[in-house]
Amino acid sequence: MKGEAAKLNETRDRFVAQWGVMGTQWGINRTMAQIHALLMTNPEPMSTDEVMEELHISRGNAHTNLKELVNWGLLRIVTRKGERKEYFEAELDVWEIFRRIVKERKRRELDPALDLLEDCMTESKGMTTAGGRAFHEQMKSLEEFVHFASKMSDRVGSMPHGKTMKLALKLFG
Amino acid sequence: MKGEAAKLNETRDRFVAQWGVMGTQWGINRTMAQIHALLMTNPEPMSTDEVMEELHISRGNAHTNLKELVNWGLLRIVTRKGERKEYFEAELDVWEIFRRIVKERKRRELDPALDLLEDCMTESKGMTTAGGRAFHEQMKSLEEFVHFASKMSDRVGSMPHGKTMKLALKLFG
DNA sequence: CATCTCTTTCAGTAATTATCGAAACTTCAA
DNA sequence: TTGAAGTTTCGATAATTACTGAAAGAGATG
Repeated sequence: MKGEAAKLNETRDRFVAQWGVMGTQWGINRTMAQIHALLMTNPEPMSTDEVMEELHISRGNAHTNLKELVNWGLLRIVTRKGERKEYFEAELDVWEIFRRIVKERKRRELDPALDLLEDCMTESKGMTTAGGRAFHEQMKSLEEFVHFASKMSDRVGSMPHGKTMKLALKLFG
Repeated sequence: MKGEAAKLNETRDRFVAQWGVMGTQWGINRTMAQIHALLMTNPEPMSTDEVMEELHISRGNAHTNLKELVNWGLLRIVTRKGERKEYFEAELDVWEIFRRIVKERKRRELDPALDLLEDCMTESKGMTTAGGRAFHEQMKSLEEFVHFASKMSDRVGSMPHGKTMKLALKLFG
């Protein structure tokens, strides 16, 4: 009969491994997703060396991805008194995780698209041929939509948890 | 002085090229995003050969990505009477584009995560150690959130065009 | 049933992205 | 200072993903 501790380890390992696989499908790299999963399910903050050992990865890889997760706001750096080493702990609140991801993705995905669309709209403004006008209209529709999505992201990012959920339910419930 | 047609071509080429670059940042490949941009801004449906020529890509590449876009529901295959060749035309309605993307991403990203989380929840149910309980709670929180997101996606997918957008715009200004 | 037109597949190659491992750098304390 | 402990960088390599080009397949038509 398997002990609870053993079963927990096993389940957790599976979670970490699979979360990594999924990460690759969401466009983030495997290691980053694995580290995130590892830290979300570790009761204590972990050091770079502990992460390296747990996932069997190199120091460079661990370092790069830990720092990237800190940039995303998904991990915090913590220190222990009297120690120089840095430890990392995960944000555990799911709404907060969601907000950080929304914010980062907006910055990376929506903002550049908006710039491009605005530019194409301006360039094609006042065109008189059928093709030119159709192009302008399409750019305008896309711009309006992305602009809308962008605004929504901002709102989500600056809204207290419960409220966001209520609003979402109101819109879609 | 540049003619309107020349300027349109130039702007459109820039749109296609940049949309491609952005595609890579959204986790879809450059060619797929470029083809999508090309067809969204082409007044007529295009054949595989026309796409190949316009983007300077191979037949295999064009074929694969056209079919992938059809799978996503972002392109339709159309035929001309008396011709055997297939032509492709883009869905132009932004709300419809959004719905197709949401639906596809839910299937690829949310559903597998849900399976994993449900499984981890079940496995850790009833654990008694502090670590086991914490793990179970974290899995539960994540599961609840992803489940909620999944439901939201379904709602979006079955909502009439424009209606939600208008309501949301009203609420968000 | 031979051939023409168009579509699909796929093995090989190119391009991109992730990872390693070691060296360089930084900081602190003896 | 010097060295120990820890962090960061980076060139080389591995792994993954995208693309090509050619060949095979699938219908239609005479």
